[in-house]
Amino acid sequence: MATLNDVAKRANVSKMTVSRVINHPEQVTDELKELVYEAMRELSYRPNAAAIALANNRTQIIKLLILEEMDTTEPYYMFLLTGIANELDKYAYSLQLLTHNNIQIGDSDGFIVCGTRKEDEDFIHGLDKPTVLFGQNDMGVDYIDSDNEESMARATEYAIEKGYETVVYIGIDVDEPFAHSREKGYTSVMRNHGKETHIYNLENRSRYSAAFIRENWDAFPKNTLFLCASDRLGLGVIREIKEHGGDIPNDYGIIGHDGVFLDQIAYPNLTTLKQSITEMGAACARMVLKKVKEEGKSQGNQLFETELKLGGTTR
Amino acid sequence: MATLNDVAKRANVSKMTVSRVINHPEQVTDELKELVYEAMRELSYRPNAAAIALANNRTQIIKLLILEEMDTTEPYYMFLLTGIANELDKYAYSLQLLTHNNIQIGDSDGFIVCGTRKEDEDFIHGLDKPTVLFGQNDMGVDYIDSDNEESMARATEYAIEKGYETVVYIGIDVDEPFAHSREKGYTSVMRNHGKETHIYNLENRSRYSAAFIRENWDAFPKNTLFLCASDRLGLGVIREIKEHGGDIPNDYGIIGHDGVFLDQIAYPNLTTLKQSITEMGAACARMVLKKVKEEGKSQGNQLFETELKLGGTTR
DNA sequence: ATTTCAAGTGTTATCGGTAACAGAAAATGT
DNA sequence: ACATTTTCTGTTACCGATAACACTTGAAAT
Repeated sequence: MATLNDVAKRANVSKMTVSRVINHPEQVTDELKELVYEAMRELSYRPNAAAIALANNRTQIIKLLILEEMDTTEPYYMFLLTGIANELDKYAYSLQLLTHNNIQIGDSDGFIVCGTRKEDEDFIHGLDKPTVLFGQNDMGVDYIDSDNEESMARATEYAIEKGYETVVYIGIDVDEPFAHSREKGYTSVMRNHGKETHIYNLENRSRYSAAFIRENWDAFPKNTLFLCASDRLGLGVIREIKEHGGDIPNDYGIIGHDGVFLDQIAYPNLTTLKQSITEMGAACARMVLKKVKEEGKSQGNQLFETELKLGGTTR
Repeated sequence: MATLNDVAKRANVSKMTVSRVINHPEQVTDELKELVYEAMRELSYRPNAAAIALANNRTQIIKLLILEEMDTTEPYYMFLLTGIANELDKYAYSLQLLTHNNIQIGDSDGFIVCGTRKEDEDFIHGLDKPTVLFGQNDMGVDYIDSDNEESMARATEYAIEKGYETVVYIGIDVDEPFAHSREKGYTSVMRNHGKETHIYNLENRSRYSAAFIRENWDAFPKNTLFLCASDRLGLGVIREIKEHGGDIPNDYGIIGHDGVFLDQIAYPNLTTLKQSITEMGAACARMVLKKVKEEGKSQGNQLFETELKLGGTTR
């Protein structure tokens, strides 16, 4: 591996000039910059993360904390991780993954945290390094998330547009901002159309949404669409409607949310609001690195649009 | 953060002695060792990974390469990752994640590779650092995997024991060692019992196994168990049997393989062979670190038992 | 023409460890 | 008792980068 020194010799300058080209290019004349860039290219120079870390009193490590129990979650973390990891790579940063049962936090330059619940607030505020949350929150911590409200609003509009007379919302029964936002997206569009809202909140497992449909089957007229706050809930709904011989998508429609994996497992494939998880991961990484560089300065929030991915569960 | 120097001063010895206590304790008298240990405890000393890396010409980074397309795979990578990450953490190592579309490999001390196929052989052998594969292979590279053959053998025994007259094997249609091992586990037990084998290999997607059941529905007598090489295939089988009004688990049984997530999504819950993914991840990490320390010395293979996790799809 | 200053580049010390060598003390041999 | 080894600990240089400071040089100011 070529070092700064190698590049410096090749370009006939000092190490310091090369370092400056990398970190403070405005302090170097264009002429030298060109020489240095060329030398770097020729030697395919890659900075040594350990040396950077040592010199800067940093670690070049970002920790990802996953506070949720993973076997109860959708598998989207993998995509998130990919997004984060690829982005960190570009800046010679690497990742450490911590799960709820392994939080003996060593050293790092910053944190990305996901799966937070209200009760984690103290813990989050106790973190002594720049922190970014993946997931909407009202603890005043910078975050990245899908635009939950807009997303559900769009889906509701779509359902109405497609002529479903009744739109039932099946939410996730947790007192968290993301859940409220999704519900709000549904409610406001229904209200705009002068339609009655039907809201039910369940634990996020397909067996509960299936049970819910079973127990209330008679209450649902034909031409109803079930707007579910997760694909997992959507899956249970599909299953139970099929059990009753209901016609999907003509008499009953289903729209899920997440679009990571389960929507493809469903049959018919679930119409869903697909989140750009990998891009959001990259955004988390960029934000936390920016925050590290700016010594913890708040970066605000960033919302990503979802994509309405059509499957066989809507007309 | 306390440094080696701080510890040294506190214990009234030189940095070098402290370093020796950590890396070559046999070279230091017990008396001094005690002093140093005490100082380390008092200052709650944690070594600086960057400094170690720099001094040893290492990176303290292990790269995880995922060669598979992730949106077509089971979500178990997350568990694997957790296992790897937690283990690496203990030795001040961190992880970098590379996916097929991001293989511009920077520097690292070793590799863990998963999702390899036969055609990746050259690529794997081109890796210039200690490498461990997650997944059985016959390229002569050290690996960790479930004991696929024993696993399927046990499931086959179980099916027969439970009185299913016919046991049909639905495998994954790829020419890879893991697939052959699973099939072999099935075949040998069937042969031992003097039973006829029924083997079909399909692409690993639920829609294909569903289609397969549909097209051959009349060929399957009651009292048949479908032994599937993945839960994903199992899911399709369940779906289609229900579509035909078949009685699960009395007339038809299904056993899947993996036990990560999809088995819980299925209804009824799929009986499956649950892999210890997280422990295997930790084993990968341990093996690659050992290999790094021993300068690439081969470490052999390590097979993990699966657990037969009973669900509602078998008697 | 001389001083003043800013811009651009180089030199030195440093981050926190480790290996190689050096030196002192204790153990062994004669 | 003295030379020789062995055992243990300390000193020095170095890993690859960066910040702080020092030094040129040419342009602007007087």
